[in-house]
Amino acid sequence: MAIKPKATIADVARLAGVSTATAGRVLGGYGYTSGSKKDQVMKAAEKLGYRPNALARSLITGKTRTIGVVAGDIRNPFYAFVLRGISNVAEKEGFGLLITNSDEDLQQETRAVDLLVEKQVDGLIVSPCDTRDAAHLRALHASGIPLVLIDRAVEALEVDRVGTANVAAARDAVQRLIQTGHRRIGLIAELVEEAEGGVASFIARAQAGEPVESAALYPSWQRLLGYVQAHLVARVPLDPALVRRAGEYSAQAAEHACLSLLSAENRPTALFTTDGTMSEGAMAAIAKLGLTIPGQLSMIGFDDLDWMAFLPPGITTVAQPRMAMGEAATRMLLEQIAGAEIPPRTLLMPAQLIERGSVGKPAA
Amino acid sequence: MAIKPKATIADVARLAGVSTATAGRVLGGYGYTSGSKKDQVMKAAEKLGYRPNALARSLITGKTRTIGVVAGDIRNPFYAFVLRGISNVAEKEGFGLLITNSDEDLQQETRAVDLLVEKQVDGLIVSPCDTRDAAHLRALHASGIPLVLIDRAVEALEVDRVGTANVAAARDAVQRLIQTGHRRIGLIAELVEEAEGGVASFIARAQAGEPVESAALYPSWQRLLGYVQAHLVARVPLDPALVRRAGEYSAQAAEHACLSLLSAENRPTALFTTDGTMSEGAMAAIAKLGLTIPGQLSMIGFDDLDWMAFLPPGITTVAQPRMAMGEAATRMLLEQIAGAEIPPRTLLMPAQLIERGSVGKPAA
DNA sequence: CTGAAAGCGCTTACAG
DNA sequence: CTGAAAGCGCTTACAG
Repeated sequence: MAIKPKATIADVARLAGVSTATAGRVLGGYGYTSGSKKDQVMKAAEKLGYRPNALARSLITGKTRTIGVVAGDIRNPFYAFVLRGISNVAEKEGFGLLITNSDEDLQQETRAVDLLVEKQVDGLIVSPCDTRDAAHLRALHASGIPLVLIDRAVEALEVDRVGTANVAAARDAVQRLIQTGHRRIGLIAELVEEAEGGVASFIARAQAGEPVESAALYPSWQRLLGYVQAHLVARVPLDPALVRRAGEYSAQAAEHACLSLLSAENRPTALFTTDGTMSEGAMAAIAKLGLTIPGQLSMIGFDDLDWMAFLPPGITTVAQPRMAMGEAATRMLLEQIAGAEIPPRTLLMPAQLIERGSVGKPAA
Repeated sequence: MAIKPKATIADVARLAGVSTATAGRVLGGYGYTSGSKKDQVMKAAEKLGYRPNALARSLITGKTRTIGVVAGDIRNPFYAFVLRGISNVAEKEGFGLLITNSDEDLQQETRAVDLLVEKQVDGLIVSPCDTRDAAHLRALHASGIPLVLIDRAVEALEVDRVGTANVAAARDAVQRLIQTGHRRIGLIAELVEEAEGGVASFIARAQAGEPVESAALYPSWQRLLGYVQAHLVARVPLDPALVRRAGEYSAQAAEHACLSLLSAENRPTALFTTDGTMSEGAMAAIAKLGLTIPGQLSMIGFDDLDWMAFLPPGITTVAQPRMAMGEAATRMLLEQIAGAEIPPRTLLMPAQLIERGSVGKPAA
């Protein structure tokens, strides 16, 4: 295990018989150097196995070519795919990726941001766990560090953001169910933070056409809004009892909510779920109840999870462009890092309804 | 967006009326300082909003408190869970995590390692894509950088490693199938790199009891070995035609191999798959063929994927302790980083057979 | 085009 | 316990 002492620029310069400045210029690829000196330096560097120390460079330039990400939980396929998108463009541009999980917990998110800032990342991509309580993100932005939000927005924090066009995505899905003849459509949604007055009040306001500020809404609330709008547009009466709140980000909670919804009398003929985790929980409930799809229940899920393609009869679902979202967010961040003075952009990407076999006419 | 200039230790020291050395001592938490000076420094730091610059510290100490990981593909649940395990202990110990994907490509893996080394990570965890061709890893280890391998080993590279006890895991699963009465058990395995002489020769050698060097084998070959051993122990004749090679790490390839296996005459009564991706592809093939489980076909999968729990009748599967593997690997790495002089360890973690409803008696 | 010098923001011996 | 000084490995003006 001979640990070879690392060669520095000074070592290379000495061997090449030039100044450290010159050695630095050729090794670092900046400034001008004559061909002959360049050769000497390169040869010396090779001989010594010189490897640049990015730390020293970063200390001077103030740039680390590293971006920090705080995701909810890397195990969740949504984040895993977003992360891969981020990684794709970061890697292509030679940026490193410092990844953290918040577990959707504000304290952990704050600690994660602190860690990333301390490590001097050039910018951050964060999926904020709270759409209001985000002092750490406001401070971050105020300090001038490039920041882009993903999936969720933060109230009164004007920064670059990429998300899914949730309202439209949900509206389209529910519309498809209505078109197929469904009139009683169940909804299983996360809806963690209670909106003012709760779900019933939210639905009432949305139905009354009251302007619901949808930008800073959590995605599941936005999707609920799309669900309401689809009913409104089609003039289909909406039974609030069909809207079930899981209240937390877990398949178990979704399964529980779904079991209760589908066991109630006068159960819905179709079901819409507002994210991958809800879809998974709903699927578990449906399997437990032994309901056939689409015979006894039609269904449209959210996010294109692996099993949706092969679980008979194939689950129709709303696919978010997860990787593309990560890629877009990273490009925005890189533009900020490059110093572009761009007013805050909001990029809402369209989801795609992938039609498979889980939607049929309601049982007569 | 007033970008406040960041306060340095010198700024704090000036305001507190002490030397930078003293300010550094209290802010950095090293050395001794009297209570009164400590207070002055803390107050000044607070007032200036001082945030340490980890870069400068690292340049001196030679430690970045960052570990680098090269995974195959973060989108794959196997890696996602391993990564989460790594993140768990890294976060607890205050280490940052630089994550890269190799896409199981040697060139990308090499570039990833280079990037991580340049960024001066304190150590690396890598899931090597090639068990022999790994000059970059050998060089890495020779240079004394802490390294731990995960999931796969590298021939003649003695370093800490954590993996699954693959041979035993596969043997147990196949044994369960044999116990239940199955005599024709299909195998869908990745088996990317052809072993010497191919699958048939490998099986023959394993059957002959020839010592097959199993440590540096790819996991899927190890699992094939367990499959052979289970037959051997139970004295059940093994039909090599039932062993199908996907040849690449994709669900499509697995589906294709499985379709061909299950459409052949005299098809197996049970199926074993050697990883999550193979399980997914096999499931797609089974669904396409409309085979009932376990009525027409029994099955044991690998890795506990979400859908295995709710896809009727519940898929019996071999669950690798993915998160625990990531956690163990990180603890090993941290020990190396802490300077422990430990001879290379190989930690093989047991997989768990999770019994659900997909194994039944073979159709009479 | 090239070199001597200063400096990025810290930590580390070394005196006192 | 505290400070002056040197230095980590680079890059950056500034002369020449």
